[in-house]
Amino acid sequence: MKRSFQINMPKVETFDRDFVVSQATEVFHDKGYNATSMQDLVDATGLNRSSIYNSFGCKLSLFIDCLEAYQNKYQKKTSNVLLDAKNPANAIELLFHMYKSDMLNDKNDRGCMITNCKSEMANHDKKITSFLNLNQKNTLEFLEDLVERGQQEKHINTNKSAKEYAMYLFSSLQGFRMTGILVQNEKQLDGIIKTILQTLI
Amino acid sequence: MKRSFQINMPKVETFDRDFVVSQATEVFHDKGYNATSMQDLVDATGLNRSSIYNSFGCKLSLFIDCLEAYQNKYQKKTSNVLLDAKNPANAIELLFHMYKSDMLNDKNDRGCMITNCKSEMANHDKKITSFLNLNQKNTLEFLEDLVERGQQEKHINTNKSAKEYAMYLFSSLQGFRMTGILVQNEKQLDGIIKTILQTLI
DNA sequence: ATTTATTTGAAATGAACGTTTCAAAGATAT
DNA sequence: ATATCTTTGAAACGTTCATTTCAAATAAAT
Repeated sequence: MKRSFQINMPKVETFDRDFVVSQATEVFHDKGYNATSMQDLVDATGLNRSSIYNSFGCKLSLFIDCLEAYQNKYQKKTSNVLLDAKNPANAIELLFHMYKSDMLNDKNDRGCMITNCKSEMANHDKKITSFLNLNQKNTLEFLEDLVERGQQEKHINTNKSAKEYAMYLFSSLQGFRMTGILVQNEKQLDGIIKTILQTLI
Repeated sequence: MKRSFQINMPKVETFDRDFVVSQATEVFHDKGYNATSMQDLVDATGLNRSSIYNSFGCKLSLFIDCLEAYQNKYQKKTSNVLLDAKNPANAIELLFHMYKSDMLNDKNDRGCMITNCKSEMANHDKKITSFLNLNQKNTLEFLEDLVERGQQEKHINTNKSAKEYAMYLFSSLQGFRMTGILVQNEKQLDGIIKTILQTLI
């Protein structure tokens, strides 16, 4: 179906957009937003400066693309983890252990990219703050749903509401990810997870 | 008592060093290390560029001075809180509420400066990483001592060792401070604190 | 008052920053 | 092959960066 006012097709993007974003994400995750220079991104992606600006706008909008890619990556990882879970309570446990694995696999863990972004940029940039608020809202809803189903199945107690437990887990998850930056001892991390979860049982 | 080889005394620093550091700390806490420029520090302290370099070395060493000042400030705050505590378990609770107050008093909370520094710089700069490791060690020892005394007084259960609970509280504290950046609802924050602590009782 | 040693202010340093420019290269449809 | 429109590469843009320089101001001891 050709449109009459569209005469010719231009040269098309030759690079793999998702791959470029994933390369940029590595740098941003490792160094943070402000410590990452445009030169770092040129080096990491192999793209030319002008191609980056052409395809991604400015440094900040590329960063937001990377945040979204990082978010999606962990949403997929999470989905896969949920498939292996015996029940919602077990799903929450597996979730913590998934993060633990990532922490231990990176020799120099840099924590959660989204948590780092919150620490670095929340309440400073409007778009970033919106992203973070939406991410928080979605995470809380996801956890609340999980807790609620766990309570229905009697694997999680009803001492507190699903909403309250979701907020507690959200906070605990951030603390766990922060702690993992300097604590690389698996037994200690396991201990934290167990203690976090024992209040739900 | 004059020393024979010390002939004359030089002009002395005219500014209040602690005040300058506290002004610089405000900026570093608000913007983070990388987003803070030397010009920001000149503006905030009222000192001349060369005076800053003369008295504090480079940007990084001034930052470390600020981290230490921030640490000391909270150590003093903590000591005062401990005086009001009925028992060690209550002391831990008051500690969380102290952080909650700080979070709610800052309209745009920027979290814990030390946690932010970990997020931004851990495993990148050697001196910073040393500072963070020492801060972690001291915090863990402090919490462990508190938990141990709470257990002796039967206000905290002995399901887990004081060391394990200390690590759990350390992790929870960081998560709580991160959460407070975007959650400014006091009831929700109170809920998190209660849930964190109920596992110890 | 003079000497001594330091702080101070203003300007300058060179490097790095994010972003723009623009001619050349290239891919598609005619 | 030609026309069309985008991507690409290299260079340059003006700004801002952390840091240095150095003469002038200053305070204490002689």
